[in-house]
Amino acid sequence: MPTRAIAIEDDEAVSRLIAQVLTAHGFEMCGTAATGEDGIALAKREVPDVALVDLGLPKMSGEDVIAALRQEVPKTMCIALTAVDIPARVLGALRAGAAGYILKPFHAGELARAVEDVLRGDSAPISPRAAKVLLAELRGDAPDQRNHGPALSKREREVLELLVHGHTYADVANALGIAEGTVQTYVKRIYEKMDVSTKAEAALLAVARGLVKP
Amino acid sequence: MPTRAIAIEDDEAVSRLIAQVLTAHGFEMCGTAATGEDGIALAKREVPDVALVDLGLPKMSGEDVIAALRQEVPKTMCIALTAVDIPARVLGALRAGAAGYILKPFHAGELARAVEDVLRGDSAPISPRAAKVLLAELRGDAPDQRNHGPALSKREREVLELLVHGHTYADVANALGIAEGTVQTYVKRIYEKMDVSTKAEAALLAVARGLVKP
DNA sequence: GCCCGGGTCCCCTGTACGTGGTACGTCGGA
DNA sequence: TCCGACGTACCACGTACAGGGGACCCGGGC
Repeated sequence: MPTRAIAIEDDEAVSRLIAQVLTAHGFEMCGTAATGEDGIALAKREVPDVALVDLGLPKMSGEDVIAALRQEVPKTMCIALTAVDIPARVLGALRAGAAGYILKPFHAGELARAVEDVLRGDSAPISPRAAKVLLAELRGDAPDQRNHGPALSKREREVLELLVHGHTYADVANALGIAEGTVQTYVKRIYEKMDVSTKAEAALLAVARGLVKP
Repeated sequence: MPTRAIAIEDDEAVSRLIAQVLTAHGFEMCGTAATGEDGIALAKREVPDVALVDLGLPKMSGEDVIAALRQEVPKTMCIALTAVDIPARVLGALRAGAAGYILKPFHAGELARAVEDVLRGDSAPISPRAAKVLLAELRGDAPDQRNHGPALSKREREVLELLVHGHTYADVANALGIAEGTVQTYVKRIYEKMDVSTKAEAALLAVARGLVKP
């Protein structure tokens, strides 16, 4: 059985292009729709393997369409298509359940490759620009990591990591195989460098700067 | 001034390949290193625009190398290279500050494209398999942030807010117009509800749950 | 009415913590 | 070559903290 696909895209030219590319790559197009409502109805009727969803649809937003598809036909993998890479859009689509996110204009091979990727299931096609948004989100979109006082040494970071997770000086000393007095030395230096004076403050600053994972 | 790059990679064949590809694409290779320590030293000496870092280095882990590079030479963009796509590895590298993540084996064009992408700064090259991990993280971590144990009362949240910002019990008592002993009662209950036993742990959990802003 | 649970208040004790010192070997940069 | 930064190590003091009590008031349900 060939892989079955649908496209939900209001621009007929793009829609035809998608159909062309996919059929050329051995997929079976079992329909296209120009609106979200039609697309959802189409998907429920055909239950395709993959749905290409334009995010710039009239009326219903692409995110809502994807969310609906995930609910109604969970076996259908959704790939978001869009000409813009507004962060909120990207995140919204991915959170809604898109398995991939590709930006227009795309190469013919790129599209076919993306479909194959999501079907194989072990990879997610994400355009580099969308990936940047993802990364920013993952890191808590803190762009000002740099130039915050002197850098901590590797050893100091190790101590800090253990400290902020609630371990006592004795615990840290044990874990690192050093004396408790030595731990105190590190703590003093860490506090100086970070310009704090308690474990709680250090913990806050450490997560804010991404030095430790919460 | 041409774009300057270094490679930190223990496999000499791969290292040479990288150098070949990048020089062919007009980049200037200003050194390669086979170990993390050497790589960091090299980076501090040369301060390149981009560093290709293998995650499978002997001794020092690639994540640590990337983290060190981000700290020591923040202007150098790091791209992680790896043959495996273990989720923890991917996330670790990206959290450590990698601007891109590409899987070996890679096409020549892929590598050059990746370097250009990170330098342009508006996009992040992420291999499809790595992207899948990212997506899972984004969707998997989001749901279980809230509803952890009993909710804190308004008063308890006030105390917590002040506490995690490094204020002492006395400070909190003063700020809220209550006795220090009372503050201790709140702290005890907060610890019970949050299932922690130190200020540092409470601070971590509080930011993780969005109860306080770092 | 009664008690019960949540929020508020306070004290006490032992421990962990923050901070001030001092010291020595090593490694890399000036 | 020497100096500085780092990692290691120790002591001592005063205070903040963690965890154990006991107690009050209020609102709701048996």
